[in-house]
Amino acid sequence: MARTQGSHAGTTGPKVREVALRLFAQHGFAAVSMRQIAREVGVQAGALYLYTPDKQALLFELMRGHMEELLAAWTPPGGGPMAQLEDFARHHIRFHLDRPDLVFIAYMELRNLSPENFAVIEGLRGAYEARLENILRAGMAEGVFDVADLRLATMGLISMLTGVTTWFRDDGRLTRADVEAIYWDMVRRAVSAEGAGAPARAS
Amino acid sequence: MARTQGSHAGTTGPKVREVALRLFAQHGFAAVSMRQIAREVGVQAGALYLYTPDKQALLFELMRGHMEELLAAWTPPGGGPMAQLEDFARHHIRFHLDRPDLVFIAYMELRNLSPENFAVIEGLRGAYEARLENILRAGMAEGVFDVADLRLATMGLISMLTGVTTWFRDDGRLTRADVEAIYWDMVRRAVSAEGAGAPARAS
DNA sequence: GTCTATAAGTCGATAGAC
DNA sequence: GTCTATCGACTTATAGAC
Repeated sequence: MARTQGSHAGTTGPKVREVALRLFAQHGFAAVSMRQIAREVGVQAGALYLYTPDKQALLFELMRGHMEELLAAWTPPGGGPMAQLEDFARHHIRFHLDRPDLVFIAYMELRNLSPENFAVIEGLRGAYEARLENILRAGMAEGVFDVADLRLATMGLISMLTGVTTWFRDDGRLTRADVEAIYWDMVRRAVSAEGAGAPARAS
Repeated sequence: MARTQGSHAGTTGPKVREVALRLFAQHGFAAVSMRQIAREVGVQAGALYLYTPDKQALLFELMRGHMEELLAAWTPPGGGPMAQLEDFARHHIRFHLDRPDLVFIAYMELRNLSPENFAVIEGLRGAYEARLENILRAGMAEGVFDVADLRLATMGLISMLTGVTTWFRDDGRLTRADVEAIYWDMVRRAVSAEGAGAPARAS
Protein backbone atom coordinates (compact mmCIF):
# COMPACT_ATOMS: atom_id res chain seq x y z
CA MET A 1 0.00 0.00 0.00
CA ALA A 2 2.10 2.83 1.29
CA ARG A 3 4.76 3.79 -1.17
CA THR A 4 8.19 4.20 0.31
CA GLN A 5 9.58 6.02 -2.70
CA GLY A 6 8.52 8.31 -5.51
CA SER A 7 6.40 11.42 -5.72
CA HIS A 8 3.85 12.13 -3.01
CA ALA A 9 1.68 14.72 -4.70
CA GLY A 10 2.21 17.64 -2.41
CA THR A 11 1.80 15.88 0.93
CA THR A 12 5.46 15.96 1.84
CA GLY A 13 5.74 19.75 2.10
CA PRO A 14 3.10 20.11 4.83
CA LYS A 15 4.38 17.01 6.55
CA VAL A 16 7.89 18.48 6.75
CA ARG A 17 6.56 21.57 8.48
CA GLU A 18 4.38 19.55 10.82
CA VAL A 19 7.21 17.24 11.86
CA ALA A 20 9.69 20.10 12.20
CA LEU A 21 7.25 22.01 14.42
CA ARG A 22 6.77 19.08 16.72
CA LEU A 23 10.46 18.27 17.00
CA PHE A 24 11.55 21.89 17.43
CA ALA A 25 9.04 22.33 20.24
CA GLN A 26 10.07 19.09 21.88
CA HIS A 27 13.85 19.30 21.72
CA GLY A 28 14.68 22.83 20.58
CA PHE A 29 15.73 24.04 17.16
CA ALA A 30 19.45 23.53 17.63
CA ALA A 31 19.02 20.04 19.05
CA VAL A 32 17.05 18.74 16.06
CA SER A 33 18.91 17.54 12.97
CA MET A 34 17.67 17.57 9.41
CA ARG A 35 18.23 13.81 9.35
CA GLN A 36 15.91 13.41 12.32
CA ILE A 37 13.19 15.42 10.61
CA ALA A 38 13.65 13.43 7.40
CA ARG A 39 13.39 10.14 9.26
CA GLU A 40 10.03 11.05 10.81
CA VAL A 41 8.71 12.45 7.55
CA GLY A 42 9.70 9.26 5.80
CA VAL A 43 12.20 10.62 3.28
CA GLN A 44 15.96 10.93 3.05
CA ALA A 45 17.65 14.05 4.37
CA GLY A 46 18.48 15.44 0.94
CA ALA A 47 14.80 15.52 -0.05
CA LEU A 48 14.01 18.10 2.64
CA TYR A 49 15.85 20.72 0.63
CA LEU A 50 13.11 20.56 -2.00
CA TYR A 51 10.83 22.18 0.57
CA THR A 52 13.08 24.62 2.38
CA PRO A 53 16.26 26.40 1.32
CA ASP A 54 17.81 25.61 4.71
CA LYS A 55 17.06 24.69 8.29
CA GLN A 56 16.61 28.21 9.57
CA ALA A 57 14.08 29.13 6.87
CA LEU A 58 12.03 26.19 8.10
CA LEU A 59 11.93 27.72 11.57
CA PHE A 60 11.24 31.21 10.31
CA GLU A 61 8.29 30.14 8.14
CA LEU A 62 6.73 28.34 11.08
CA MET A 63 7.04 31.43 13.24
CA ARG A 64 5.89 33.85 10.57
CA GLY A 65 2.89 31.72 9.69
CA HIS A 66 1.96 31.57 13.36
CA MET A 67 2.19 35.31 13.93
CA GLU A 68 0.28 36.10 10.74
CA GLU A 69 -2.49 33.71 11.66
CA LEU A 70 -2.64 35.25 15.12
CA LEU A 71 -3.14 38.68 13.56
CA ALA A 72 -5.65 37.44 10.98
CA ALA A 73 -7.73 35.48 13.46
CA TRP A 74 -9.07 38.42 15.44
CA THR A 75 -10.50 41.83 14.71
CA PRO A 76 -12.03 44.07 17.36
CA PRO A 77 -15.73 43.29 17.81
CA GLY A 78 -18.34 46.01 18.15
CA GLY A 79 -19.04 47.41 21.60
CA GLY A 80 -17.04 49.42 24.09
CA PRO A 81 -13.52 48.83 25.37
CA MET A 82 -14.68 46.49 28.13
CA ALA A 83 -16.39 44.17 25.65
CA GLN A 84 -13.40 44.36 23.35
CA LEU A 85 -10.99 43.53 26.16
CA GLU A 86 -13.06 40.52 27.14
CA ASP A 87 -13.15 39.29 23.56
CA PHE A 88 -9.42 39.83 23.17
CA ALA A 89 -8.54 38.03 26.40
CA ARG A 90 -10.80 35.05 25.73
CA HIS A 91 -9.66 34.77 22.15
CA HIS A 92 -6.01 35.01 23.16
CA ILE A 93 -6.38 32.12 25.60
CA ARG A 94 -8.27 29.95 23.13
CA PHE A 95 -5.89 30.63 20.26
CA HIS A 96 -2.81 29.93 22.34
CA LEU A 97 -4.15 26.81 24.04
CA ASP A 98 -4.93 25.42 20.58
CA ARG A 99 -1.32 25.84 19.41
CA PRO A 100 1.01 25.18 22.33
CA ASP A 101 3.91 24.06 20.12
CA LEU A 102 3.79 27.15 17.93
CA VAL A 103 3.50 29.43 20.94
CA PHE A 104 6.47 27.73 22.52
CA ILE A 105 8.82 28.04 19.56
CA ALA A 106 7.65 31.57 18.72
CA TYR A 107 9.00 32.54 22.17
CA MET A 108 11.96 30.26 22.61
CA GLU A 109 13.60 30.24 19.24
CA LEU A 110 13.75 33.94 18.53
CA ARG A 111 17.49 33.89 19.18
CA ASN A 112 17.99 31.38 16.38
CA LEU A 113 16.66 33.77 13.76
CA SER A 114 18.88 35.88 11.55
CA PRO A 115 18.66 39.59 12.35
CA GLU A 116 16.39 40.23 9.34
CA ASN A 117 14.05 37.39 10.20
CA PHE A 118 14.02 38.44 13.84
CA ALA A 119 12.95 41.94 12.84
CA VAL A 120 10.02 40.55 10.87
CA ILE A 121 8.75 38.47 13.78
CA GLU A 122 9.23 41.31 16.25
CA GLY A 123 7.25 43.59 13.95
CA LEU A 124 4.33 41.16 13.86
CA ARG A 125 4.48 40.72 17.62
CA GLY A 126 4.47 44.48 18.10
CA ALA A 127 1.39 44.80 15.90
CA TYR A 128 -0.42 42.29 18.06
CA GLU A 129 0.54 44.00 21.31
CA ALA A 130 -0.59 47.32 19.84
CA ARG A 131 -4.13 45.96 19.54
CA LEU A 132 -4.35 45.35 23.25
CA GLU A 133 -2.72 48.68 24.01
CA ASN A 134 -5.29 50.42 21.80
CA ILE A 135 -8.17 48.82 23.66
CA LEU A 136 -6.70 49.92 26.98
CA ARG A 137 -6.12 53.43 25.65
CA ALA A 138 -9.72 53.74 24.48
CA GLY A 139 -10.97 52.49 27.83
CA MET A 140 -8.79 55.01 29.66
CA ALA A 141 -10.26 57.82 27.55
CA GLU A 142 -13.77 56.67 28.44
CA GLY A 143 -12.95 56.25 32.10
CA VAL A 144 -13.76 52.54 31.99
CA PHE A 145 -10.17 51.47 32.65
CA ASP A 146 -7.60 52.85 35.03
CA VAL A 147 -4.02 51.77 34.42
CA ALA A 148 -0.87 53.56 35.55
CA ASP A 149 1.00 52.84 32.32
CA LEU A 150 -0.45 51.61 29.04
CA ARG A 151 2.66 49.76 27.93
CA LEU A 152 3.16 47.96 31.24
CA ALA A 153 -0.46 46.99 31.50
CA THR A 154 -0.29 45.61 27.96
CA MET A 155 2.81 43.55 28.64
CA GLY A 156 1.57 42.40 32.05
CA LEU A 157 -1.75 41.17 30.68
CA ILE A 158 -0.17 39.41 27.69
CA SER A 159 2.35 37.67 29.95
CA MET A 160 -0.41 36.48 32.23
CA LEU A 161 -2.65 35.27 29.40
CA THR A 162 0.09 33.55 27.43
CA GLY A 163 1.42 31.87 30.56
CA VAL A 164 -1.62 29.62 30.52
CA THR A 165 0.09 27.47 27.91
CA THR A 166 2.86 26.54 30.33
CA TRP A 167 0.63 24.70 32.79
CA PHE A 168 -2.78 23.96 31.21
CA ARG A 169 -3.56 20.31 30.53
CA ASP A 170 -6.78 19.13 28.91
CA ASP A 171 -7.10 16.31 31.41
CA GLY A 172 -6.59 18.67 34.34
CA ARG A 173 -8.91 19.93 37.02
CA LEU A 174 -10.45 22.77 34.99
CA THR A 175 -11.91 23.05 31.50
CA ARG A 176 -10.75 25.60 28.97
CA ALA A 177 -13.98 27.51 29.56
CA ASP A 178 -13.28 27.60 33.30
CA VAL A 179 -9.78 28.93 32.73
CA GLU A 180 -11.00 31.49 30.24
CA ALA A 181 -13.62 32.83 32.65
CA ILE A 182 -11.30 32.97 35.65
CA TYR A 183 -8.48 34.66 33.76
CA TRP A 184 -10.87 37.16 32.23
CA ASP A 185 -12.03 38.00 35.74
CA MET A 186 -8.46 38.70 36.86
CA VAL A 187 -7.73 40.75 33.76
CA ARG A 188 -10.85 42.84 34.20
CA ARG A 189 -10.14 43.59 37.83
CA ALA A 190 -6.48 44.43 37.14
CA VAL A 191 -7.38 47.28 34.78
CA SER A 192 -10.94 48.39 35.62
CA ALA A 193 -11.59 51.83 37.00
CA GLU A 194 -12.99 51.46 40.50
CA GLY A 195 -16.74 51.14 40.44
CA ALA A 196 -16.87 51.31 36.66
CA GLY A 197 -16.24 47.69 35.73
CA ALA A 198 -18.61 44.84 35.12
CA PRO A 199 -20.47 43.58 38.18
CA ALA A 200 -18.36 41.72 40.72
CA ARG A 201 -17.69 38.08 39.94
CA ALA A 202 -20.37 35.75 41.18
CA SER A 203 -19.08 33.88 44.19
CA MET B 1 51.22 39.28 32.90
CA ALA B 2 48.30 36.98 32.34
CA ARG B 3 49.34 33.38 32.36
CA THR B 4 48.03 31.33 29.50
CA GLN B 5 48.82 28.03 31.14
CA GLY B 6 49.11 26.41 34.51
CA SER B 7 47.00 26.38 37.64
CA HIS B 8 44.61 29.23 38.27
CA ALA B 9 43.90 28.73 41.94
CA GLY B 10 40.18 28.13 41.84
CA THR B 11 39.16 30.92 39.50
CA THR B 12 38.48 28.65 36.54
CA GLY B 13 35.57 26.79 38.12
CA PRO B 14 33.41 29.88 38.69
CA LYS B 15 34.44 31.25 35.31
CA VAL B 16 33.26 28.11 33.58
CA ARG B 17 29.83 28.46 35.13
CA GLU B 18 29.67 32.16 34.37
CA VAL B 19 30.63 31.71 30.73
CA ALA B 20 28.32 28.73 30.29
CA LEU B 21 25.42 30.70 31.74
CA ARG B 22 25.95 33.59 29.37
CA LEU B 23 26.35 31.41 26.29
CA PHE B 24 23.42 29.12 27.14
CA ALA B 25 21.17 32.14 27.61
CA GLN B 26 22.39 33.74 24.40
CA HIS B 27 22.35 30.81 22.01
CA GLY B 28 20.57 27.99 23.79
CA PHE B 29 22.04 24.94 25.49
CA ALA B 30 22.09 22.71 22.43
CA ALA B 31 23.65 25.38 20.24
CA VAL B 32 26.65 25.94 22.51
CA SER B 33 29.65 23.62 22.28
CA MET B 34 32.09 22.77 25.02
CA ARG B 35 34.86 24.12 22.78
CA GLN B 36 33.08 27.46 22.61
CA ILE B 37 32.80 27.61 26.39
CA ALA B 38 36.46 26.63 26.76
CA ARG B 39 37.56 29.30 24.29
CA GLU B 40 35.83 32.08 26.24
CA VAL B 41 37.06 30.76 29.57
CA GLY B 42 40.59 30.66 28.18
CA VAL B 43 41.33 26.94 28.48
CA GLN B 44 41.25 23.96 26.19
CA ALA B 45 38.07 21.89 25.92
CA GLY B 46 39.45 18.95 27.85
CA ALA B 47 40.08 21.09 30.92
CA LEU B 48 36.37 21.78 31.37
CA TYR B 49 35.86 18.21 32.48
CA LEU B 50 37.78 18.96 35.65
CA TYR B 51 34.83 21.14 36.69
CA THR B 52 31.83 19.25 35.42
CA PRO B 53 31.26 15.58 34.67
CA ASP B 54 29.51 16.53 31.44
CA LYS B 55 27.70 19.28 29.60
CA GLN B 56 24.26 18.55 30.99
CA ALA B 57 25.44 18.62 34.61
CA LEU B 58 26.75 22.10 33.91
CA LEU B 59 23.24 23.18 32.91
CA PHE B 60 21.59 21.40 35.82
CA GLU B 61 23.86 22.96 38.42
CA LEU B 62 23.13 26.43 37.05
CA MET B 63 19.41 25.82 37.26
CA ARG B 64 19.49 24.17 40.67
CA GLY B 65 21.65 26.94 42.10
CA HIS B 66 19.23 29.51 40.74
CA MET B 67 16.13 27.85 42.17
CA GLU B 68 17.75 27.29 45.55
CA GLU B 69 18.85 30.88 45.76
CA LEU B 70 15.34 31.99 44.82
CA LEU B 71 13.94 29.96 47.70
CA ALA B 72 16.61 31.08 50.16
CA ALA B 73 16.33 34.77 49.30
CA TRP B 74 12.83 35.33 50.66
CA THR B 75 10.85 34.40 53.71
CA PRO B 76 7.41 35.79 54.48
CA PRO B 77 7.68 39.07 56.41
CA GLY B 78 5.47 39.86 59.36
CA GLY B 79 2.08 41.41 58.71
CA GLY B 80 -1.08 40.26 57.03
CA PRO B 81 -1.53 38.61 53.64
CA MET B 82 -1.75 41.95 51.81
CA ALA B 83 1.63 43.05 53.14
CA GLN B 84 3.09 39.63 52.39
CA LEU B 85 1.76 39.68 48.85
CA GLU B 86 3.28 43.07 48.24
CA ASP B 87 6.62 41.95 49.58
CA PHE B 88 6.51 38.77 47.52
CA ALA B 89 5.60 40.61 44.29
CA ARG B 90 8.23 43.31 44.70
CA HIS B 91 10.90 40.84 45.67
CA HIS B 92 10.02 38.56 42.74
CA ILE B 93 10.43 41.41 40.27
CA ARG B 94 13.72 42.57 41.80
CA PHE B 95 15.20 39.09 42.01
CA HIS B 96 14.26 38.22 38.45
CA LEU B 97 15.37 41.51 36.93
CA ASP B 98 18.75 41.01 38.60
CA ARG B 99 19.25 37.61 36.92
CA PRO B 100 17.70 37.69 33.45
CA ASP B 101 20.02 35.01 32.07
CA LEU B 102 19.30 32.54 34.85
CA VAL B 103 15.56 33.17 34.62
CA PHE B 104 15.71 32.59 30.89
CA ILE B 105 17.51 29.28 30.99
CA ALA B 106 15.55 28.04 34.01
CA TYR B 107 12.46 28.31 31.82
CA MET B 108 13.76 27.46 28.39
CA GLU B 109 16.10 24.61 28.98
CA LEU B 110 13.93 22.38 31.12
CA ARG B 111 13.55 20.00 28.18
CA ASN B 112 17.29 19.45 28.07
CA LEU B 113 17.36 17.98 31.56
CA SER B 114 17.35 14.28 32.25
CA PRO B 115 14.11 13.06 33.86
CA GLU B 116 15.74 12.91 37.31
CA ASN B 117 17.19 16.39 37.04
CA PHE B 118 13.92 17.72 35.67
CA ALA B 119 12.07 16.35 38.67
CA VAL B 120 14.44 18.16 41.04
CA ILE B 121 13.93 21.52 39.33
CA GLU B 122 10.18 21.05 39.12
CA GLY B 123 10.10 20.29 42.81
CA LEU B 124 11.92 23.50 43.66
CA ARG B 125 9.66 25.48 41.35
CA GLY B 126 6.61 23.96 43.00
CA ALA B 127 7.88 24.95 46.42
CA TYR B 128 8.22 28.53 45.27
CA GLU B 129 4.75 28.64 43.74
CA ALA B 130 3.34 27.17 46.94
CA ARG B 131 4.54 30.23 48.85
CA LEU B 132 2.44 32.54 46.74
CA GLU B 133 -0.49 30.16 46.89
CA ASN B 134 -0.26 30.10 50.69
CA ILE B 135 -0.37 33.88 50.87
CA LEU B 136 -3.45 33.94 48.65
CA ARG B 137 -5.10 31.22 50.72
CA ALA B 138 -4.50 33.09 53.95
CA GLY B 139 -5.90 36.26 52.40
CA MET B 140 -8.98 34.41 51.22
CA ALA B 141 -9.57 33.11 54.72
CA GLU B 142 -9.33 36.64 56.09
CA GLY B 143 -11.57 38.08 53.39
CA VAL B 144 -8.79 40.36 52.14
CA PHE B 145 -8.46 38.57 48.80
CA ASP B 146 -11.11 37.24 46.48
CA VAL B 147 -9.91 34.83 43.80
CA ALA B 148 -11.99 32.27 41.94
CA ASP B 149 -9.24 29.63 42.01
CA LEU B 150 -6.08 29.63 44.11
CA ARG B 151 -3.98 27.67 41.64
CA LEU B 152 -4.94 29.81 38.65
CA ALA B 153 -4.42 33.04 40.52
CA THR B 154 -0.98 31.80 41.58
CA MET B 155 0.06 30.86 38.05
CA GLY B 156 -1.44 34.00 36.55
CA LEU B 157 0.39 36.30 38.94
CA ILE B 158 3.71 34.49 38.54
CA SER B 159 3.43 34.62 34.75
CA MET B 160 2.73 38.33 34.85
CA LEU B 161 5.54 39.12 37.28
CA THR B 162 8.15 36.95 35.59
CA GLY B 163 7.21 38.34 32.17
CA VAL B 164 8.88 41.61 33.15
CA THR B 165 12.24 40.05 32.30
CA THR B 166 11.26 39.69 28.63
CA TRP B 167 10.90 43.41 27.96
CA PHE B 168 12.52 45.44 30.76
CA ARG B 169 15.64 47.40 29.84
CA ASP B 170 17.61 49.48 32.31
CA ASP B 171 17.95 52.30 29.81
CA GLY B 172 14.23 52.29 29.10
CA ARG B 173 11.46 54.72 29.91
CA LEU B 174 10.81 53.47 33.44
CA THR B 175 12.99 52.65 36.43
CA ARG B 176 12.88 49.36 38.26
CA ALA B 177 11.07 51.10 41.11
CA ASP B 178 8.43 52.41 38.69
CA VAL B 179 7.87 48.96 37.26
CA GLU B 180 7.71 47.39 40.69
CA ALA B 181 5.09 49.86 41.88
CA ILE B 182 2.93 49.61 38.77
CA TYR B 183 2.99 45.83 38.68
CA TRP B 184 2.21 45.62 42.37
CA ASP B 185 -0.82 47.82 41.73
CA MET B 186 -2.09 45.45 39.03
CA VAL B 187 -1.44 42.40 41.20
CA ARG B 188 -3.26 43.92 44.15
CA ARG B 189 -6.30 44.84 42.11
CA ALA B 190 -6.43 41.46 40.38
CA VAL B 191 -6.88 39.58 43.67
CA SER B 192 -8.26 42.06 46.22
CA ALA B 193 -11.71 41.60 47.65
CA GLU B 194 -13.85 44.55 46.56
CA GLY B 195 -13.58 47.40 48.99
CA ALA B 196 -11.08 45.53 51.13
CA GLY B 197 -7.81 46.34 49.37
CA ALA B 198 -5.35 49.13 49.91
CA PRO B 199 -6.56 52.58 48.94
CA ALA B 200 -6.96 53.19 45.23
CA ARG B 201 -3.78 54.04 43.39
CA ALA B 202 -3.01 57.74 43.37
CA SER B 203 -3.77 59.17 39.92
C1' DG C 1 45.45 22.05 36.64
C1' DT C 2 46.05 22.18 31.95
C1' DC C 3 47.74 20.62 27.73
C1' DT C 4 47.70 17.88 23.11
C1' DA C 5 45.88 14.37 20.46
C1' DT C 6 42.39 11.56 19.19
C1' DA C 7 38.32 8.37 19.06
C1' DA C 8 33.96 7.76 17.12
C1' DG C 9 30.37 9.84 15.52
C1' DT C 10 27.04 13.70 13.79
C1' DC C 11 26.13 17.93 11.45
C1' DG C 12 24.10 20.92 7.24
C1' DA C 13 24.09 21.01 2.68
C1' DT C 14 25.09 19.58 -2.25
C1' DA C 15 25.75 16.67 -6.64
C1' DG C 16 24.12 13.70 -9.70
C1' DA C 17 21.52 9.23 -10.76
C1' DC C 18 16.90 7.72 -11.60
C1' DG D 1 10.24 14.11 -6.25
C1' DT D 2 13.32 11.21 -4.11
C1' DC D 3 17.39 8.59 -3.76
C1' DT D 4 22.47 7.60 -2.63
C1' DA D 5 26.83 9.22 -1.72
C1' DT D 6 29.69 12.49 -0.14
C1' DC D 7 32.33 16.90 1.53
C1' DG D 8 34.33 19.32 5.20
C1' DA D 9 33.54 20.71 9.48
C1' DC D 10 31.96 20.02 13.77
C1' DT D 11 30.61 17.33 18.19
C1' DT D 12 31.30 15.23 23.27
C1' DA D 13 34.31 13.05 25.85
C1' DT D 14 38.67 10.55 27.08
C1' DA D 15 43.85 9.27 27.52
C1' DG D 16 48.08 10.37 28.79
C1' DA D 17 52.08 13.86 28.83
C1' DC D 18 53.76 17.59 31.63
